[in-house]
Amino acid sequence: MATIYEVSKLAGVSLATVSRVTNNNTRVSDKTRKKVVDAMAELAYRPNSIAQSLASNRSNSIGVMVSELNGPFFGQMMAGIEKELREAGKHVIITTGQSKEDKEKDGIEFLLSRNCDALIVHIEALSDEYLRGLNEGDTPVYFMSRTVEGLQNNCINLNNELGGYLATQTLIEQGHKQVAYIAGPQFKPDSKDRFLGHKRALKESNIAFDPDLYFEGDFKCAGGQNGIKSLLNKRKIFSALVCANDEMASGAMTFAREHGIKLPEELSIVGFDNIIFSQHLYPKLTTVDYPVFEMGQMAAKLVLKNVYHQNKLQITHFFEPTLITRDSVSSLYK
Amino acid sequence: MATIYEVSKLAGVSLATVSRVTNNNTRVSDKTRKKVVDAMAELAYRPNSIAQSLASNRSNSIGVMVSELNGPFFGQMMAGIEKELREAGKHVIITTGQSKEDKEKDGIEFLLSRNCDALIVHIEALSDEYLRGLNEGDTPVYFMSRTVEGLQNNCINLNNELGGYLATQTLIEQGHKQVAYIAGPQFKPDSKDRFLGHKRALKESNIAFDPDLYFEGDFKCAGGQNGIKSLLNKRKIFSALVCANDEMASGAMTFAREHGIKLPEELSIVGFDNIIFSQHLYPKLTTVDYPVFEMGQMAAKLVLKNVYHQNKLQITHFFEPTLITRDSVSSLYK
DNA sequence: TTGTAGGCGTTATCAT
DNA sequence: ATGATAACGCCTACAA
Repeated sequence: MATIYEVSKLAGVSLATVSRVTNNNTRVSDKTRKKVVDAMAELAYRPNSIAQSLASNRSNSIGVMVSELNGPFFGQMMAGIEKELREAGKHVIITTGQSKEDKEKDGIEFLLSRNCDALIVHIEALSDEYLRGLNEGDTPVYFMSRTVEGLQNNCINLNNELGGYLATQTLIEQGHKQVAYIAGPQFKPDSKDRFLGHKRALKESNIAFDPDLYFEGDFKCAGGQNGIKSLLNKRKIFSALVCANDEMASGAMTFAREHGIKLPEELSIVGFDNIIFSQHLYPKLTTVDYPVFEMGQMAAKLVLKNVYHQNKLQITHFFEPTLITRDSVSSLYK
Repeated sequence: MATIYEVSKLAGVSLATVSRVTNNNTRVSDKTRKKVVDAMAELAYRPNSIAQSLASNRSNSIGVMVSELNGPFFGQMMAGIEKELREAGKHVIITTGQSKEDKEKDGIEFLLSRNCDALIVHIEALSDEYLRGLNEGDTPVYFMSRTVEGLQNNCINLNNELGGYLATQTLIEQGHKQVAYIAGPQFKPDSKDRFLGHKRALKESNIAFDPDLYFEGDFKCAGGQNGIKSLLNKRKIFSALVCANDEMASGAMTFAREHGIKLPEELSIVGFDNIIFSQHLYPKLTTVDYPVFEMGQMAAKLVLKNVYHQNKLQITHFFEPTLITRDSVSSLYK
């Protein structure tokens, strides 16, 4: 691989001049520029980005940590981040945190050890306090789907409360009064907020919250199955069910159908996230759209703006979910 | 951030000695090692990996290109690759090729520009010839789900023909004789091989291949819908349908149900890939398992072995698919 | 076992 | 506008 030195020799100019044309910072006369460009072409020169990084103290790569690489939700998130960063010529280094405290710490260290210019992370286990400490370091850290107290400007999040509200409210609108709820793990702020939204919708329609119609799941398919099973066992009547994410909704649907419950006639179900396969379910799932692709893009823009000084970028820190109406809700009015 | 120089000063030894303990290559006396380690701890020293890369001509990062980041198939692939590489302390730089020739070229260039020690790529549009040329460069390239003529040792692939055979054969076993087939794009070798397997199973049971029961789809949901629609319009009878991947199977199922076809009683369906949501479909999809996670891991191992000289690693270049029997196939014998 | 010194390929600060 | 030259932080013969 040709080096900048060889280019300078062939072009008959100094190293500095070659460097100037690759970075076209300073003015170079058209004549010398052409000489340099030609020499580069002839030698098929490609700057060594490692050397550039060392000299400039910029790696032009940003670290991304998500809970898992498979799974439709994180796929969308990654895709949004990568698209935006790639277009800006920044490299994405990726790793997983698996929602576990030690793994998340390790992952961050791992990313930091590669001299990333910034981190974009989706963290579930680590505390706000830890994250604030982390941000003291010399690598700025940005947070997806989380609002860290005191670091709001580094966060991109969704209005989960509103989402929870919308899910329940559409059911009430269709005449449902006994609405069961399968929540996500309540130590997670987003799970909590969705549940809050659910209760607000109930309250708004003067429906008392019934603890017997509540189950705390795990955001997995199994959580949905266990949830509906437990709910059914209580022998209370409910005509509708909100699941705090689509995977649990899928699990609940499967279980319900296997136990002879007709969907949506005998039970209406609403999910959350609008992951791709929610539209492949039967019946097609009515759910709350989580614009995670756009949010990923936004996190990337935030980095481009703050770290790489692309100042004209417009940042939205807080996104609003929307209801996607499909076939899994039946009206009690028809 | 403390440098190796400061550590050496604090420990009262030379730069070289410090370097030796971080890389614990050469022998260092326990006493000096302790001094150095202590100094490192005191200064919270972390080697600058960029500088290491420059000096050693090893970036310890490997570039990965997949068609897309979302989508369950690539998620699994990435996960397998990342897990293995992460455990080996190697960084994964990721990008997408979108199955388009120019994007794939760009993606490769992008990765190469970051001085990756190796590339693992899933390429669909670029020709074997191009890839052979690519491999002449000084960065070794490894291929997922593809067998490049002349570079077999750099490839990890699946026996797609066998998979196609298994899918059709299980249907025949259950008494189906009119088996329709929705293929993937035939310019893709894996689509072609799966179709070959289908025909072999037919032939083995002395069933003539009927072009009217064939449709070429796009591996997307829409392909499944269009496929079954077209098939149905021909007014030929078929009791079973093989789709060359699960997404098309999902599309076909949705369409069938919307047109009053009872699944699986009136139509048996088999998919391919065994992506996560195939078990959430209704009925749960019988499909051919594509061990893509393991294959991702294997590609990573291949890199570890060839590039980082972890010689004891055992490599399998060619994986066998297996049939996953679920609920979408009905027997004609009962 | 430990130290010295040159080199990795750039960028950036001065001069000119 | 262009050129010298010192960093950047580390690795690695080669010496001692």
